[in-house]
Amino acid sequence: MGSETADPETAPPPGPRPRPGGRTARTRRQVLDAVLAELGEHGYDGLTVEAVATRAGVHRTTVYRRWRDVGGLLADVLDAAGADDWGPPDTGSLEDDLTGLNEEIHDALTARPPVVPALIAASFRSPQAAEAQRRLWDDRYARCEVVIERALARGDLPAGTEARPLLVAATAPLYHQLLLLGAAPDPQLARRAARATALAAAAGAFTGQPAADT
Amino acid sequence: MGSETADPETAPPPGPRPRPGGRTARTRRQVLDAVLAELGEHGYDGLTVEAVATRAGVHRTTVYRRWRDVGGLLADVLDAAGADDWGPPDTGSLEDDLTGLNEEIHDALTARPPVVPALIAASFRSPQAAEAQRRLWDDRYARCEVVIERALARGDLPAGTEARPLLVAATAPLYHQLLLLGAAPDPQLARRAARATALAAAAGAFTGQPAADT
DNA sequence: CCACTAGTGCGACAACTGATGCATTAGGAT
DNA sequence: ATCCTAATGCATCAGTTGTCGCACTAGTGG
Repeated sequence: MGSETADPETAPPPGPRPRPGGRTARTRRQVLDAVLAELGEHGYDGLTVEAVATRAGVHRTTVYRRWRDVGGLLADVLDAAGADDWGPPDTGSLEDDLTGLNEEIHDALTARPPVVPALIAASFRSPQAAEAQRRLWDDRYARCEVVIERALARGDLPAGTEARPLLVAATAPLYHQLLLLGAAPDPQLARRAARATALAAAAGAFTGQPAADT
Repeated sequence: MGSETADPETAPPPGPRPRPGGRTARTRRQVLDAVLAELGEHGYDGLTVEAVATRAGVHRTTVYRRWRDVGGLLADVLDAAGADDWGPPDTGSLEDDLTGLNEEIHDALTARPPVVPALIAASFRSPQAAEAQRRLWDDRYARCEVVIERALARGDLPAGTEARPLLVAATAPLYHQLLLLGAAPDPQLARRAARATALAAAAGAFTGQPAADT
């Protein structure tokens, strides 16, 4: 895995690459930028290989050969998006950390042009892109686990509280409301979901061993 | 609205229908059944008008004329799916009601063939289908509000608790885990989400006026 | 500077999608 | 029973999508 992630800037994603020349990297950059631009303008439906190639200034054949289809393009974009140094907020309070996290999600899902929703929606069209999307989310949630660890260290959460279910419970309403239910942007949504989850967590809702309710 | 929803059995969905003859209704039934079957077999991608028409035993042109495109087909299927007498469980306990509701969602999202996930995913491809999906969910959540009303009447929830945010918080983790994150079916998921939400609700997390926490 | 070859551009081609005009069938009314 | 017409079947056609063979450009190493 060491030499695999050597340089995120010049590493071509698919297949063997015996020649990481300057042109290859340049072409990739142009194509991936074109994908994001097309996604923002025409949405999930309008993402055609033809338009991407034209905007990128390359030939259709090149795109088909290197990425095979639209799913390959999206998977590459998603993998590139995950290669950053993002980290969750650190405010000293679980509810505030979750609120900040949710506000980022809220902004991403309601930004114009709607690139993120288009990316998520388009991922349904390709198993390959869906896999990449899943990897990205899994990585993001893993980075967020430190938020729960800090809260545990402060004694704000009962011992045995599991990070993943808590994080999913806190963030899921954002995706559900804005992505699936098509609700209008709501500035209070982020805090409400964060507060509800923090309350439930403090009450022991996310401990592996339930507090015996029968 | 009265004559609009006269008979869900023989009512053709799109446009004017000066002749609700037996053949028209029969064709619609065959086509809608074919859509569900194709959706289950080939998923969101494999849903072509060609295959639907062939399976339904009608000509492609007929499908194109009456439903225009795949989005129209899905919208009609979704509208037909909402015309039932479904209601939420009534167990006498908020947590158990929510758990039962979540178990239905869990089963729907993990059933084989995966018709419901395919239907939701495919709705991203068409604004018309997305609108129909949104209507269906809105109707379902409206029917579920009685669960919160009963809990309020029992005194299990603080006054001012809002039904919609509570229901969304309870059900969103199911959709998020099973649909977006692609997690494996988990029998405990339904109850865990229901319990967390019930705990948060009892603590006043879903009242319009927050309980003053600063 | 020169040879080698991965990567790209280019054109043509097959397959598929969706649209249109006309003939035929079948439901509804006199 | 018979006519009227909405709904369907049928053949055809234009536009688009994805593939293939060939020639050329541009990194890479000598």
